[in-house]
Amino acid sequence: MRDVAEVVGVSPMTVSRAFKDDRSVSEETRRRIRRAADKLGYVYDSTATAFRTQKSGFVAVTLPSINNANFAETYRGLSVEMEGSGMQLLLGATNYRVEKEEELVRQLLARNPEALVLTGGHHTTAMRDLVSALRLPVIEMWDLPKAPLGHAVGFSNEDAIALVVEHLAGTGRRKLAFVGASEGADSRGAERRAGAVAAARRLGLPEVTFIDAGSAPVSMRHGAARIEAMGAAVREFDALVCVSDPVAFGVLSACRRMGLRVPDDIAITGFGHFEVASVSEPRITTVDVGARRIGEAVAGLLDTLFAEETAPDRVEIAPRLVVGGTS
Amino acid sequence: MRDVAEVVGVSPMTVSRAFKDDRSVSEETRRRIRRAADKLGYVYDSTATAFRTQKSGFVAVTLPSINNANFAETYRGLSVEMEGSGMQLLLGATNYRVEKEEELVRQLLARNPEALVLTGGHHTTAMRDLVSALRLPVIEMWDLPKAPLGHAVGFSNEDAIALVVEHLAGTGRRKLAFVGASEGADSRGAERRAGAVAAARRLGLPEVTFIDAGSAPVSMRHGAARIEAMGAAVREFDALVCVSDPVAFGVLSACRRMGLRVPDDIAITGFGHFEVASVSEPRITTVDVGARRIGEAVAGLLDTLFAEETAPDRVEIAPRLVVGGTS
DNA sequence: TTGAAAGCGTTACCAC
DNA sequence: GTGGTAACGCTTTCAA
Repeated sequence: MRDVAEVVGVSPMTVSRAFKDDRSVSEETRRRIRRAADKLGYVYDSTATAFRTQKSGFVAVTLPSINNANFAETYRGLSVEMEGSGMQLLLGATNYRVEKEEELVRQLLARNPEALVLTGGHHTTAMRDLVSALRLPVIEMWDLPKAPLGHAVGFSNEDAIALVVEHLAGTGRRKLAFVGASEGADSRGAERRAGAVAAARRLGLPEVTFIDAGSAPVSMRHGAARIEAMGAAVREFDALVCVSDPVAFGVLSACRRMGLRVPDDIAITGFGHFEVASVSEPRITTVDVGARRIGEAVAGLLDTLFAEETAPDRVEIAPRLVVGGTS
Repeated sequence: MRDVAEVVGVSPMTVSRAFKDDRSVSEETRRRIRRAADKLGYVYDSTATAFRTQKSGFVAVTLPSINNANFAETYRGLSVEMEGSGMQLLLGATNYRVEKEEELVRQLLARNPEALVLTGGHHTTAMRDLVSALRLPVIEMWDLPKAPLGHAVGFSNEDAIALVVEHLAGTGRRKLAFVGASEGADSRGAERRAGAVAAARRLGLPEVTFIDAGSAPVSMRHGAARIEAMGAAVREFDALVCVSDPVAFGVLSACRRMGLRVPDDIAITGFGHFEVASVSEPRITTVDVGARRIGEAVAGLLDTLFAEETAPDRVEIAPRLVVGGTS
C-alpha cells in the first residue's frame, strides 16, 4: 500500500480506502490508485485485514463425520445458504467423540471464527467452559439440549424415534429390538435408544431388547454382520428398530439372505431418510429429520445474529414419519 | 500472551515459545504456562501468526460434492494424514461445475493457502491461467490428466472401467449399456463412458448404448427411475455398466422390481466400491479406486513438498476389480 | 533458557 | 476528501 501510495502521490490511508467501498475517495483518485496497483502487481492482503479488524470471515462448523449423507446434507444446506454472506465455513470432524470435539474446537477458535456451529448437545466440561467464556454466537444443531450453550436448531431424538415405535405398536408389533452402536460415543443414537425404550413402556409393550452393532459410527455392514451373527435368534422379535437407515439397510439385506420375509416375518425401520431408504426394495420405513432444512435454518439464524438482531434461542425442525414397505 | 506471561511471571516471548515445539523452554515453565492459559481461557491466535509469518497454515481443497461417500473418504484420508502437520483444510464444493470451481478457487486463494488440491483435471481456461501463475504446490486428484497443472494423484478412469468391460466380456456378455449422467458436468463420468466404449470396441463387442440418467450428480434414485421408465426395453441388454455404485444399486432395485433376475437375465456393475455395493443382495460388481488411499497419498505428497523435497509429478493409485453377485 | 525491541500490512480514530 | 498515528498479537533477531 505504501508503494502504491508513493507512486500515486497520496497516503497509504487513501489507498486503503480506495480498495474498499469507502465513498469518501474521489473517483479520479480511486482510478489512479487502481491503475498503479495493477502496474505494481500489488495484491490486497486479506490476512492483514483479518488480523487488524479481528474479523476472520469464518464460521467454524463441527460434524461427527463428513462421511454421512445426512450430516453432509446439513452442511450443504448451510453452505449454500451462507454463500451470499461472504462468510467461509471452516469444517472439522469429531468422529463422534467429545474429546476430539474439544481439541478441534480449540483449533478452530484459533482462527477467530465469528460464529461456532456444533452438532449435538453433548460436550466435555472443559469445552463447555471454553465456549461459554467466548463472546461469539454458538449454535448447536441436530439436537435440542436442555441446557444449550447458545442457540439450538434441531429436533428431539427421543420424540422422533417415538413416532416409529407408535407406528409399530399401531400395526400390531409387540416384541421390539433396537439396533444401534454401543453406548458411549454416539449421543444422538443413545437418545434414540432411550426414546424407543420410553415409548415402548408408555405403550405397554414388553421391554425393548438392545442389539449392539459395535462402536460408532455404525453403518450398513455393521447392521448386516450383527444380524447374520445372531442367526435364527432374530426370529424372536416382531420388529427391528434401527438407529439409522444405513444400519436398517444392512439389517434388511441380512434378514433376506437368511430367508426372513420383510415385513411379514419381521418389521424393520430406519432413521434419517437417507436415499437408500427410498430406493431399497422394499422401501424402508424411516423418519425424515429435515437434514437439509437444519442447515438452512442454522444459516438463517446466523444471518439474523450477524445483523445484530434478536434471534430465537430454539428452532424446532419437526421430524416426520415416512412409512415404507418394511413395516 | 501478555496476560498469561504476567500471571506466570515470564515474558510474552517465553509464552510464545511454550506454545510451539520450541525445546528451549523448560518443561516446568511450559507446564505452568499451559495451566495459566487454560485458567485464563487464553486461545492462541493463528490469525496473528498467519499475519506475522506470512504463512496461512491452510491447504485449500475442492471436491465435486461433499455428499458422496467416495469423495468424503478421500477428504478423510487427507484430513487424518495431515493432522500432525499443523495445516488446516479449507474445503469447497464445486457441484461438478468447472465455473463454480473457478469462482471457488478465487475465493479460497484470498486466504493465502499454502497448497491447492483439486479434484479432476478439467478446468476453465481462466482457472488454468490463474493457477499456473501461482507459486504454490497444486495437486489434481482422482484423475491423471495429460497436461497436469502440477502434481497428480489418481488413476485413469478409462482404464478402470475397462476392467469391468473385460470382465463382462470374459463372462459372455455382449450387448452392453452404460448408465450415467448426461454429458457436460461430470468429466470423470464422461471418461468412464468413453473408456467403456473404447474397451468394447477393442474386444469386438457391439457398440455400447448410452442410457442417460439425467444431469450430474446422479445417484440411486436416478438410476432406479431411468430403468423403470425404460420398462421391458431394458431386456435387450446383457449388462448394464453403471457410472457409480449408487446408480448401480438403483438400477438393481428397479430391475428386481420389474421381475428381472440378476445376474441371470442381466448383469449390473457399479464403480467406486461404495459400502452399498458390498452390502446389497446380491453384492454389486465394482471397481475399488482406493478413495481413501488417494487422500492419504495427497497428504504424503504435500508433506514432501512442504519439506522442500522433490516429489513425483504423478502418483498412480491402481484400481482393482471387485467381482460381486450381479455379474 | 529467557528477554527486549522491532515490525509484519492493514484499519480505527481523530484531525484538518 | 485526505492524512498522521497507533495498534491489532504474534515471531524474528539479537543479546544476555
